[in-house]
Parts: sequence; structure tokens; C-alpha cells
Amino acid sequence: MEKKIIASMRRKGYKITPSRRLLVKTIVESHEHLTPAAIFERARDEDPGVSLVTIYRTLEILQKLGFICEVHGGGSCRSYLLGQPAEHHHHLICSGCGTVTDFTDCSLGDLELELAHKTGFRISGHLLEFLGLCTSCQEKEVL
Amino acid sequence: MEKKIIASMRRKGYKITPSRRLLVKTIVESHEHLTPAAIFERARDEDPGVSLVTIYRTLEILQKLGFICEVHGGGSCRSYLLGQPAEHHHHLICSGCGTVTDFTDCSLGDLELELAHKTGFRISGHLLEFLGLCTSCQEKEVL
DNA sequence: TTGACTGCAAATTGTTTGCATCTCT
DNA sequence: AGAGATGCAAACAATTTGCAGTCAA
Repeated sequence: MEKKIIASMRRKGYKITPSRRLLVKTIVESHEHLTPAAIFERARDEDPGVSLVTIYRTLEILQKLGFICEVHGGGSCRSYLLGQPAEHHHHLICSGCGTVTDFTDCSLGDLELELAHKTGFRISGHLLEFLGLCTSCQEKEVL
Repeated sequence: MEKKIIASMRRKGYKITPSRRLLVKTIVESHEHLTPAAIFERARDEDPGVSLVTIYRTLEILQKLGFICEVHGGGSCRSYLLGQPAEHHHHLICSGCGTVTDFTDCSLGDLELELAHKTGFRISGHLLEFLGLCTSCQEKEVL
């Protein structure tokens, strides 16, 4: 995945710098949704030289290329996750640890048709996120 | 609706001032989701004396009392709309004019059970918003 | 070599807080 | 009268921009 993203960036004419490599690695290795600041902290652990500015600039590129998408349900609204927003998928977010699980089968087609019919809207998309507690956070809760 | 909100605020011990009346009126009369800045502009048209600070402070109260809820799909993440977040409902947002239509029947129960079963998550809620173009914006598009 | 990338610092934008004053109840 | 509300200005926080030096291709 990491290599695929790097290759795609290179193909689009973006230069591959250590900072960009590190940022991509950080996002790929995390299964949580991360804010720019959170990415910055993690990246800085490996290379104290990286700048938050670069994080912002690179996130913009990754979003444009469609490698990351926004997550809304878990608090901060500027929070990103690896994943093709273009490909229809949704998130199941753990409110304990922030882990995100993707799922695609949302069977919302019927509802969409019904809504379109009732309201006259031409529906172009939807945002669906479930919130809950993952198994390991449920265990922690009991302790 | 406006009177109901005002009465509820009073009952909870909040004082009813001209600014608060104006803010509530502004939100009740709009069927779009509005950012604090947008509310500020509209309110200022009627009373140039209102302050953005008061908008923020009053929005906080209205949110606490459950009279407004956040809208995510239409761009800005700090965007509010009249409506009880406590009551299960979802939004159908027009990407043309920002008008929001509520709907409650989302028939997501089965999917929720299935996801809970597959992933082990204890699911506590979901965020569902449809995006599309309302009838009048579809017409404008043709012109 | 050279245009793109980086980090810094400064500028913006969005939101919150402290405070003196004013006003609902 | 008195608690709470208001607006202003200042403090903060988050994000963006300008610029000169640096580096990948």
C-alpha cells in the first residue's frame, strides 16, 4: 500500500522526499483516524525535523489523489484515514481507541430510491458512519 | 417552534434577551444549515449591534438544550440546523442551496446488527446524511 | 541544473476568555 | 438588587501563505 501510494505520487509528478515517505508510512501504519496534529506528533517521533506545515501540504495532495478520506463521527472534523473516498465505503469507528473498520455493504439503495421519490432530490451520495466500542475497548471497560 | 424554544430557555433559567430572540428566529426561519458566521451575518442585517461572540455562546446553549444539531455533509463541519439530535433523524442536504430535509426512517437496524455480529463492536449510534440536488436546484441547473 | 519541496516566521481565520458594563427577572 | 448577558479586546488555536535555502529528478 505504501509503495503503491509513493509510486502514484511519483507518477503524478510529485517528488518523493523523506518527509513525504514518513507521512505516508505514518498513515498507512495507523488504523485510526488521525488529525494533522496527531500525524505530526507521530512523524516527529521518527524524524524531529518534519514540520507541521509539510503535513498539511502533503495531506492536501493525498486527498486530491484520493488516498485518504475524512472521518466525521469521532470528534474532530479534520481527521483523516487511509482509504479511497471514491470507492463506496463507510466507517465503523471505535469511540474508545479510534480504530476504524471499513465496510462497503450498506444496503442503502432502497432507502435512497425512496427518498429520491418522496422528495424529488437527485441524490448523489451519502455519508454513513457507525459509532461504537470495539471488542478490546469493551473489555477494558469492564476492568 | 420559536416560542417553544424561547419558553424552554426561560424555563431552564436562561434570560431572554433581544440578541437571543433574534438568533433563535434566524435559525428557525432558515431551512439551511448555517455556520456561526452565516448566522452572524443574517442576524446583523436585522440588528447591527449583535456580536459574533454572543452567537457562539447562544449556539452552545441551544446545543446543550438539544434544539440544534450539527450537519456534516455539506462542507463546513461547524454548521447547525434546527432539530432535536436526541430524536433519531437524518439529513438530506442539497448541495446547491444548502436546504436540509429531515427523515427518520433509515432502516439501518438490520445492518447494525449484522455489523455488530461480524465485528464484535457494541454499536451505539450512527451518522447518516444524504447529499443531492433539490428540485429547484435541478431546474436552475438546466437553465 | 532547476523547479519543486522544506522549514521558518508571519499572516489569516475561527473560536474562546477576561472584564467592565448593562439588563432581564 | 443581583445573577446572568453583552460587547469589546485580547488570548488562543488551527490553518495558510511568503520566502529563501535545499534537494530530488
